[in-house]
Amino acid sequence: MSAELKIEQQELEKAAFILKSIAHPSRLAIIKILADRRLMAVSEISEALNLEQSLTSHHLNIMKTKGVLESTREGKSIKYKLKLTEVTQVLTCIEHCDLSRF
Amino acid sequence: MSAELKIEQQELEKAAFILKSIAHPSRLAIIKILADRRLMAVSEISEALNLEQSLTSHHLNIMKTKGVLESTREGKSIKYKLKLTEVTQVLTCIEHCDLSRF
DNA sequence: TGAATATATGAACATATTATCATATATTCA
DNA sequence: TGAATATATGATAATATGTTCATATATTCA
Repeated sequence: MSAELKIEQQELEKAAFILKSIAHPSRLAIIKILADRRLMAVSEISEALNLEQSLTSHHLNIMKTKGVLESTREGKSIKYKLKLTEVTQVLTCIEHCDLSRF
Repeated sequence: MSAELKIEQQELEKAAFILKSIAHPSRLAIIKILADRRLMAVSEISEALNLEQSLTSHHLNIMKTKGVLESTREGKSIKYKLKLTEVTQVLTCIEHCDLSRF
């Protein structure tokens, strides 16, 4: 296998890695709401999406760990925002698909 | 929960469904090669990607079942092509991310 | 300091995904 | 027809993912 192919393989693995990290309804919802509101506390996200606190935290952590989100503490709360903002384009792109066939 | 929110929830589920169906290095590779070559037999894909016959077939079937690919028989072989061509945009989009941070 | 609030963590479980292997099915052509 | 070729399928095992629950940690403020 050529070096070029190996690099391409790596890129595909990275792309799949990112896609996997967002390919969940709740995580897409988080991305969507953060695209709108920019910076939100865990509790705000949790309430807005009607997701349990712990589960919200787990989902946020998955995306933070994978580089999609970042967080900063602000007093008692921890605020999350998009880091890999390009993911919103993925969402837009998918939403433009004709989803009616599914 | 409002009807609007429920529909939104459904859309997110569909989006996640599509993303999950392509979020795998081999499946992204298949999409990429089909975007180039348009129509390929299972054996051609299998050889080009150096993927075992059965595994290739499984991956193709996953994407076919989910509406991403379609297939037609041509003599002894079965040719696959993209059906949900929008997925190539997702790939392009992700490739434009700065993947170096991963 | 300690109670209240906000978030994270870890274990445990259920479920889903991936890969492999053996085998079945469909097609061609001698 | 039957051998060769191409693809699909199903079982299985290994691994990964999603969810829940209980609890830990960090911060504020009275």
